[in-house]
Parts: sequence; structure tokens; C-alpha cells
Amino acid sequence: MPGELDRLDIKILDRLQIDASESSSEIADRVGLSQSPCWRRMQRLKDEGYVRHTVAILDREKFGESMFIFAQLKMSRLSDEDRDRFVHAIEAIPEILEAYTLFGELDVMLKVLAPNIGWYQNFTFRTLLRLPGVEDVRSTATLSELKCTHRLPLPSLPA
Amino acid sequence: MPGELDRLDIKILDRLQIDASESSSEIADRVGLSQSPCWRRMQRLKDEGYVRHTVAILDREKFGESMFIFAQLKMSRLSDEDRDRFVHAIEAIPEILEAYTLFGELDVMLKVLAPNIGWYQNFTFRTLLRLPGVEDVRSTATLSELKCTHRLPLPSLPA
DNA sequence: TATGAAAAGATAATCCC
DNA sequence: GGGATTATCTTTTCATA
Repeated sequence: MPGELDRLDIKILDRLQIDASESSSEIADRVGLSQSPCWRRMQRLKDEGYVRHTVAILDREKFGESMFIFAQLKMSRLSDEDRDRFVHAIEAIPEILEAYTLFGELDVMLKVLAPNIGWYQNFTFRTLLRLPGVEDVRSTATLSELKCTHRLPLPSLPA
Repeated sequence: MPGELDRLDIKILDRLQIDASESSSEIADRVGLSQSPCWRRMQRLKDEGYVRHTVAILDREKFGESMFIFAQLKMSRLSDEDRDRFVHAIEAIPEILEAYTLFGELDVMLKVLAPNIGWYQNFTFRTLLRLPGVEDVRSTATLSELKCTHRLPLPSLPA
């Protein structure tokens, strides 16, 4: 609901998703406000949930080799209870960074961070295929990262 | 290279990727240090590039309906120059949040944030298929998000 | 070399206009 | 929303082990 946001709010949010370590006065300068109203807006935007959290993005290459692998899962029909078990299991596996339900033939897409292909092979057989309801796994391994941002395209409000 | 990191560094990095808005004294408490050595470690970890940046993660549901779509591209053989043009084009499109080169039959995986399917259909024909070298696009639309984190699994160092 | 205490500086948070 | 003030946190310095 961007109906409650004006252009200054949008600018502030965009600054925050580019660099959340800037001070409220720096952001105030950039968006054309003075420190206290800018700080009040930042506070309100956090309180109202526009900002989910503030995190450090680490350089994964610093921790040795690793690769993202996209895994598409074919699922059997699940009871609500099994579906919950499945979601909780995914939550508990730190190498699964993202999970989405899908349109179409396959049912779930996972983004997995694997140290190497050997690790992933074990992971497929010993973890993924043992999750509740998982019938089949189709995997796509990545070679290199061309782009990776967390900056959402924000609405550019009219006058 | 985690060889230069001890367990305290790892704990600090993990706290930062969970919540980078905590003060150095809060983090110091959590990892069992006093404020200034903890601050110095945080500083060093940033200087040495373990922290790429600090960002606010926004709640995309607050900005109206949107969906992630994974697009797999089949590319023609590209000259180095065309490859650069392709990468720069991707950089400049804000709705493309991530891009990876792939093993296997298809060549590139994109993660696209689309307001709706209609927008994505236009985007496919008017943008993706006109990028340098793109011959074919195979798309997988997501229905809902089961998990989304940016927390990397960090090595748990032995004694 | 690393730590902790403490001072100096910057920023966040509140008040009043 | 802006300006000024106070509270809090960051950053530097210094003494210590």
C-alpha cells in the first residue's frame, strides 16, 4: 500500500535499501530534509513494517568456494500437517536460503548454497529427497554470479 | 579464507547478518567481549571486505502485489564485447534482482520481480528477448514465498 | 598484541516552535 | 517540517597486562 507514502518516504526507503549504514543526517541531505523530520520518517517506516530488517550482506567468496544451486521439487499431494512439516524442515536447513511454491509442473523452487557439487549430491539424497512429500528433484547449478542485489524497484510517485 | 577468522569473528559476522542495527555493545554482550575489542573486530571485518554492505530489507508486499519469476535464457555464442553489453544491460534493469551463468543446457538464470504476469509477458518480449545474444526464454513463475533469508551458513570453527 | 577504561566526537532521539 | 537540546552510541586515546 504505497498510498500512504509520499515521494520523500520512497526516497528514504530507497536510500536505506542501498546503504543502511548512512546516518539520518546524511539521508536527510540526500532527500532534502533536515535531520529530525527525516529521522521521524525513518522511524515511522520501520514501525509500519516497510523495513523488515537491516542486515549485513557478507562476501561469500571470503569463506571459500561455494555455489548457488536451484532445485525444483516435485511434491506429492500433502495434508496441511505435512505441508507445515515440510516448511518447518526447510526453515531449519541453513543452506536453503530461499523457497517458493511454483506455478506449473514442478511444485517448489529452492535456492541452495552448496560448498561444492559433491556436498550437493549428498544433500540431495540425504536431505532433500527425505523431506515430507518430495518425490523428485531437478537441479540447476550456477557457475558464476552476474548480478545480485536486494534493492527492490520502488514506485516513482506522480505529483 | 576463514583461516584468518576465529570463532569470535564468525559470531560477530553472524550477528551482523541477522541484525546489523544492533550496537557494538549489544553484539559485544552476545559474543562475550567488551565493547571496544568487539568494535575493533567489527571494523576490521568491514575493512577486510567480509561485509560487502549493510542494507535495509524492505517488505515488498507493502508495495502492492508482485511475484518473483525465474527466467532461464538460452544464449548464442557471444563475443567478449557482447557479453559485456549483456551484463551491463542486466545491471541497468532494476526488476532483475539476480543473474547467474549456468551449467548445462541453458545459459543464464535470472530472478525477476514482476508486478504481475501481464507485465512479465511484455518484459519477456520487449526486454529479455532483445538483450544481446538471447535466443530463448523459459520462465518459471512463483506463487508464494516459503523462505527468504540472506544469512549465509558460516563455518563453525573447531578449537 | 590484545584488552578494558575512559574521553572525545558523532549520531540518535526528544522537545519546542 | 525545522532548530536546538539531550541521551546514546561510536570512535579514538591511553593505560595495562
